[in-house]
Amino acid sequence: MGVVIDNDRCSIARALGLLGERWSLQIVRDISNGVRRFEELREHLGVARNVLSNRLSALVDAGLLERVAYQEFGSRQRHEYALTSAGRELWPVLMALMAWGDRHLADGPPPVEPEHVGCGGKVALVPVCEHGHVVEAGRELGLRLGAGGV
Amino acid sequence: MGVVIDNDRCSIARALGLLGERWSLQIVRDISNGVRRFEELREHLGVARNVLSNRLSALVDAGLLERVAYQEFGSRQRHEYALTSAGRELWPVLMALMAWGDRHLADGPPPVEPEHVGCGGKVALVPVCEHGHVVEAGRELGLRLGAGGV
DNA sequence: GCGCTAAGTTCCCCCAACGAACTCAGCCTC
DNA sequence: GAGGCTGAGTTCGTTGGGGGAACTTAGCGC
Repeated sequence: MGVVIDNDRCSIARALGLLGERWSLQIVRDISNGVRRFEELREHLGVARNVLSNRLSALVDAGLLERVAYQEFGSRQRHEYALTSAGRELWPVLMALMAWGDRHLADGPPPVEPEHVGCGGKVALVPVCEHGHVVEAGRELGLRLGAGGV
Repeated sequence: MGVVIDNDRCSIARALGLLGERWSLQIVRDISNGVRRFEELREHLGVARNVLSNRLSALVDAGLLERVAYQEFGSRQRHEYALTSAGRELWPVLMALMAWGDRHLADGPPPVEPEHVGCGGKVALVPVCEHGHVVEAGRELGLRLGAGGV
């Protein structure tokens, strides 16, 4: 069954090499929600300073975040963190995780929901093929070897 | 800006409490690709036995996997691992991670691609609202407090 | 110069991951 | 029915990363 490839060539494995621990994706989530500064992140996440410092550096090095200077009146110049386009493109991962957590780990109704700004409808991720067909996950979604296949 | 809630009520944080390390999602991926047995998983992932054992137990306890008995001819009865429906429903997370990794971490064309079985078209995740509108991620996708909001 | 603050860095402790070796259960052969 | 084989773990000692707390640094206002 299934299409099995070398693990170290798998994009999921690579992505998890960078994002596969407890904090990175939460940092990305917080930054995309406007929590941008070291102290805010530390407090909101409850993560140790040194760990946060390490994660932020790793994410900057990996090109997901960039340091941006800012200066509040009466304070020295500091910097906060902003998502790069690579970081912003993690939104489907966050959305999928949120939907799954809402469904399987929640102890009540979901605290936040993705919405279609303008029409206000709830948003879900739907698999659609390049010919515009909506793909049914259970039966119609498969894997094939791609151009970089074995 | 953004909608920020208590971190321990966030479904992303909860999901990462369970899945937020290097192996869990790779195990789910492998099992959904037909790599179901302890020794196969260990070899394909290159993970230490005790760690794999811990992960598998945690995932079984969390209801993502179940142990299924099997017996090969001439061998004693053993068991392998199968996804429960909760485990199967992680496919959007895996798909999103794979797409992101293909785009941002790959050193060549993607080794495997999701396809629409039958029509053969490449499949992508598209955010769609409950009224059927395709939502543009950059501008039209927002968050609102849900029923379980603060 | 002094104190304040955000953003780190350093220190030490501890747990979780790691590889290697060992165990265990049932089947087969001899 | 003893001994070997195999898959699926468990145990053990070591190492690396996460955790908290204390310290450092740079610039601002006083």
